[in-house]
Amino acid sequence: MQSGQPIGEREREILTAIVETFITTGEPVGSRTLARGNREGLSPATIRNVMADLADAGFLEQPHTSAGRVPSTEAYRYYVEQLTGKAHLSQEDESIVHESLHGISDVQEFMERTSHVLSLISRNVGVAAAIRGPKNALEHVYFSRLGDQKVLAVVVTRSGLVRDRVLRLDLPQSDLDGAARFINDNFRGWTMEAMRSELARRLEQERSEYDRLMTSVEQLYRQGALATDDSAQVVFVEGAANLVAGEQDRQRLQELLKTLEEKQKIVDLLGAYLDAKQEAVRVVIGLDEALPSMRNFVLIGAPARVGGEVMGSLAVIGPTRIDYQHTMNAVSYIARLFDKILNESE
Amino acid sequence: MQSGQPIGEREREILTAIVETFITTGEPVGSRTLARGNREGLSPATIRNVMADLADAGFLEQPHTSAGRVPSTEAYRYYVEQLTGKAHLSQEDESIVHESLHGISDVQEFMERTSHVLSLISRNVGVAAAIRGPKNALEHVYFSRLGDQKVLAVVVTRSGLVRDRVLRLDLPQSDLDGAARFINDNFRGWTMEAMRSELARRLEQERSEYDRLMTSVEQLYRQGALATDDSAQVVFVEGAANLVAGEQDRQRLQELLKTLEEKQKIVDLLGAYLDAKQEAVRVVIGLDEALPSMRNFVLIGAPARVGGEVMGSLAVIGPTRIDYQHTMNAVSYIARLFDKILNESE
DNA sequence: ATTAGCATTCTGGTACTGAGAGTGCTAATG
DNA sequence: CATTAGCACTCTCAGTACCAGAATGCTAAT
Repeated sequence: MQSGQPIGEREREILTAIVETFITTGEPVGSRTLARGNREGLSPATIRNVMADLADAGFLEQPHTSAGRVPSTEAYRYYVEQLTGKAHLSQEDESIVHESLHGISDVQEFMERTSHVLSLISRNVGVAAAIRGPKNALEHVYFSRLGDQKVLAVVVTRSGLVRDRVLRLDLPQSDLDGAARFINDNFRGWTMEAMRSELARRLEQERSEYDRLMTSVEQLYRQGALATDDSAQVVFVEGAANLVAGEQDRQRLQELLKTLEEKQKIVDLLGAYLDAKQEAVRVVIGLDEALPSMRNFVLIGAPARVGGEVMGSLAVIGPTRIDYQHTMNAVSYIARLFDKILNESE
Repeated sequence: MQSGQPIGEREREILTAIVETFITTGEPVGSRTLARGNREGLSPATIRNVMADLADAGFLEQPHTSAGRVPSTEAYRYYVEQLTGKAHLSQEDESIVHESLHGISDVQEFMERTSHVLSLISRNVGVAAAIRGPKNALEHVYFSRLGDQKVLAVVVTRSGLVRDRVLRLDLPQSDLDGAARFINDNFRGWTMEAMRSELARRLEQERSEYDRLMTSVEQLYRQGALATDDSAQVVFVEGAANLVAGEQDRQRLQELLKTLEEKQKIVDLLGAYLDAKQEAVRVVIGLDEALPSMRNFVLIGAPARVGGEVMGSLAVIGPTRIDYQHTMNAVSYIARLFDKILNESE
């Protein structure tokens, strides 16, 4: 169970070989097949011995006595760790990416296409989310009377994300304009969070005085015109259909798809595992801690930055039996591209 | 193959019974099972005769010689036609609906939740789309300078739908304000279509004269600030996971899911089969004409109106083996609710 | 016009078998 | 002493055979 001493060179090589052939074939791998593909002619018997050791160390599992071995979660972790960060994206993949993403300057649009591109080139589930949380800086707000009792509130953040809502509220346009001007003048550049709390403070303070302006502002505030809830998070999940081929158990497949439809859970997942500080691609093996239905699934993701500031996250979700190097390359490539494309126009 | 004379009472009853038991059991239905559930004690033999006739008329199919009969596409059409429009939604379903939709005044939000609710109570795929086409009336536009070379364009239509894009454009805010004022003053209330063509005409006409205002407008127009393409249609598709249980063939399941991910196809589907004129719920049986992957699937949908004006469409997509009455009730109920909820606040 | 009876057809599940692949252990080997 | 050959044993998987069960279609009886 415990890994004990750091495994030696021979073990390392064999473990890697096992993981790789299992990833490509999907079948439990036996000593004979392994011996065949092995450059230094080790006999099956030797390999068997090594495999037994690896099994003891908790890196391999056996579906049943006379089957080959299957890599454990630990094995994948180890495998990924010793992966050289080499290799670029294939020419073909690169052109797919560029074709899809070229000339975009809209974060949201970028995310939408990215999720699609990621699902395409990884043949798994592509995920892309833009942060629209309380940390965003306010650019400005618009309010507009729509009908008799409806007001459209549009909040634009500095990063170019737009959040619009229709509120049930009856205020004349002039009041709305006043309120918008007040907020824009006072709070442009503030984080949504800071803006909200400062606003709340002021409203509290001046609540006794009658003031037409502040009353309008208060009503808008109350109705959630400035809400920063992530209920409407911008998250795109694509390629769920790709899981059909990989998952045998229908019950599990259904749960999986259901989970992917719950956008909030995906947002949480990204939030839990991808932190702003990390530089490069992160591989999380074993998502079942966060999402029970995602046993045997991994997340390969990276933060999406523009000039140092985190704007969201990109990721691929797939079974443990995924092409790690390729997927990592893809994610990292697109993450860099994100910075480049959205930066050049600032 | 051809239906010939309108089938008689006895045939009708038996056909209905076959369709209903097949819908609930999913197994080909045989004469014996049918005879058992039959109130007027008809013997299996008699039923067999009738079934043979129905098969000749093209209403029934036989998977193989010694299996029961399965309803054909024609049979479902006939079945749905003779369905009495009776029956309300169950108490339980009604409360699910109300819980989810109460107090919403935002069309987009309504559509999002509706697709979810429909998928929940139909246990199939729920679809809801808001029209954002060229027919929409313009409410107003905003332009806002974001960075050095970026402009945020927000177009609001009368129905409260918002379309925002970030453009790569370098204009000072004052020019943007001028352009916005120009468009709002001249085109408020026009359809997007009319506005675009009139604008194009004017730009053409005045192209020779140097005019700072019109130059800004032209640039914005060129960059697609006022685009009405339906590439960014607002369509929500939920409950795809529900199909896993129903579809045995994995190959087909995968195609199905893939199709549902292509939102454009879904928009087209709704456009092709749900027209603005129809009053109530429409049931389309056999979607394979439009979408080959949707063989054996049906669409149960209705237009979503507010005070007579069509704002979008609601639908459920599911296998032919679906609970028609129940689903029709649900769709129709929510369509009416849509009108009621969004109307009351106008 | 119905229905009972019956030979016939087809599926689906169970049981059995043998080939194939893999393991673990022991003894031989360089 | 590390490696390997040999071997007995285990387990899966594909193929086959077989039988029960369900339906059918037809003919003859009611």
